Amino acid sequence: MDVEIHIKMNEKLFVRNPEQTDLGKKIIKNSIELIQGGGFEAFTFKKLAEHIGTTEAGIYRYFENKHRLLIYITAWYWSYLQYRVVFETNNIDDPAAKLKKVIQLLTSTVLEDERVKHIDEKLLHEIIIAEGSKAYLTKHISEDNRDKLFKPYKDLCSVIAEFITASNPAYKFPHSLASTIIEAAHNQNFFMHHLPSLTDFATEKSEKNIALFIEEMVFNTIGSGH
Amino acid sequence: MDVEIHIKMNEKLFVRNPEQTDLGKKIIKNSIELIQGGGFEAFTFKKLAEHIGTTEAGIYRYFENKHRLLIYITAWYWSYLQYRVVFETNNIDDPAAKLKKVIQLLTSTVLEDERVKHIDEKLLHEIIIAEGSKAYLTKHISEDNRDKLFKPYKDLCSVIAEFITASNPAYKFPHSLASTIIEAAHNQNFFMHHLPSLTDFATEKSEKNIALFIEEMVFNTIGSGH
DNA sequence: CAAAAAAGATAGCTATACTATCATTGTTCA
DNA sequence: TGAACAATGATAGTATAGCTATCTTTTTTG
Repeated sequence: MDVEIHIKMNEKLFVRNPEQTDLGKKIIKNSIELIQGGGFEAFTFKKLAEHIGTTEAGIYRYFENKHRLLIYITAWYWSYLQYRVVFETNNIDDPAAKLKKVIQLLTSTVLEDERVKHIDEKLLHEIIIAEGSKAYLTKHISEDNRDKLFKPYKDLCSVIAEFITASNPAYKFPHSLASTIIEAAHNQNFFMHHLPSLTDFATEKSEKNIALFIEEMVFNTIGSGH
Repeated sequence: MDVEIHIKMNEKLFVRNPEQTDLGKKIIKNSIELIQGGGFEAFTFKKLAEHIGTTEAGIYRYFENKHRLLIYITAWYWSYLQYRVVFETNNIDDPAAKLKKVIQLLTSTVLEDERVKHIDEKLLHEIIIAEGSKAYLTKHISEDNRDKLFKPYKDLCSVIAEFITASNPAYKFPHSLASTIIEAAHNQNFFMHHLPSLTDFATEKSEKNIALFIEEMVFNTIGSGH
């Protein structure tokens, strides 16, 4: 099977659609590498342009500024993850099993996906962990939210909240629990590697332990066997 | 009673101790106001200097750069919160009651504390919610951590983890649960105000609901009655 | 009151975050 | 095939951010 998966992105995220040209795809690919490698603060359009072999002005034709680019790649990640969640939980009936699957997807490093050639999912996952919250922690969040830039995150949260409700219709905080486990999956990963005393995973730095911790928390919280 | 509480800060956090001079205290006070008002990205030493009526060079005599200043004020906040936690849980024997107290302190807006005149705790709390994680989400976290800049956060986490262990000595992830509830307290507050569909508090935007959500999560997770 | 510490005043330098303009190359479709 | 247009390249320029240096004036203190 030779499928290419393509995620349609909100038009407000870019000036010119990067998926439609060669340069555009290079911008995405290389910005992921540079942001992961040097951090978002040190990342500039000038460095990106030099790295690609184009000019600063060339990048600005695709993205208004580097923050929009960050929102773009995070939005892409959330859309992609939602796709994987829907795909992988399809045909599973037991809501608890669906939730387990979700937690596994949230906590585990993404494998290289052959279906998207210009995006390195592993690096992107690391960006989400270390820089993801910077996409929304700004003073212009209201405008960005009005433009629906965070819709993919919200949609993923909704899907997870539905699984929670399916597991226990009486549970009162499905959305808060969903957003909490999404954030915890990334926080605990970051802490495990950089501030290990904030976790219980210092000795065995494994993503499996994070999944175990979150699973136990979720199933005890909603009061469903696991 | 006329006590002044004074928190001794890690010397690596500053060039010259801001607590010891008038200008230093003005820098703290006004940077809290400016960061809260305009966000950390838009905050500059030049604006701060003009706001205070001093010069940019004057600020650099106290702080190496604006990021160190952010770490300073977040570290102060965590130390202050730990002080309050220790104070308010003193003489409580029931570990579950201690945990409830902690959750209340983590989720509620800080009251104006007369004992610290140059710090507006309410504004500081808002900074922690909106900018706090930017203090550690950097590429130089290892060096900063080696300099013990995040010790106050870790200490608070330890204290909470101890309450969790006291509640249920068999629970395996006290530190992870502690850091998760600290982060959740702030995330849920931020989401409630700015991305309400990520929470279940859209109709009644009250901090009490966040506390309720976290309490239920914690006590079900560690399996102790509440 | 002399010495030292702190603050003020000013200058300057490099990098970042953009915007503008014009030339070149590649594509398409009448 | 060639005119029109889209995409890219090349270059320049502006404002602000981030930081360092130096010298003078004021304030503190032993």
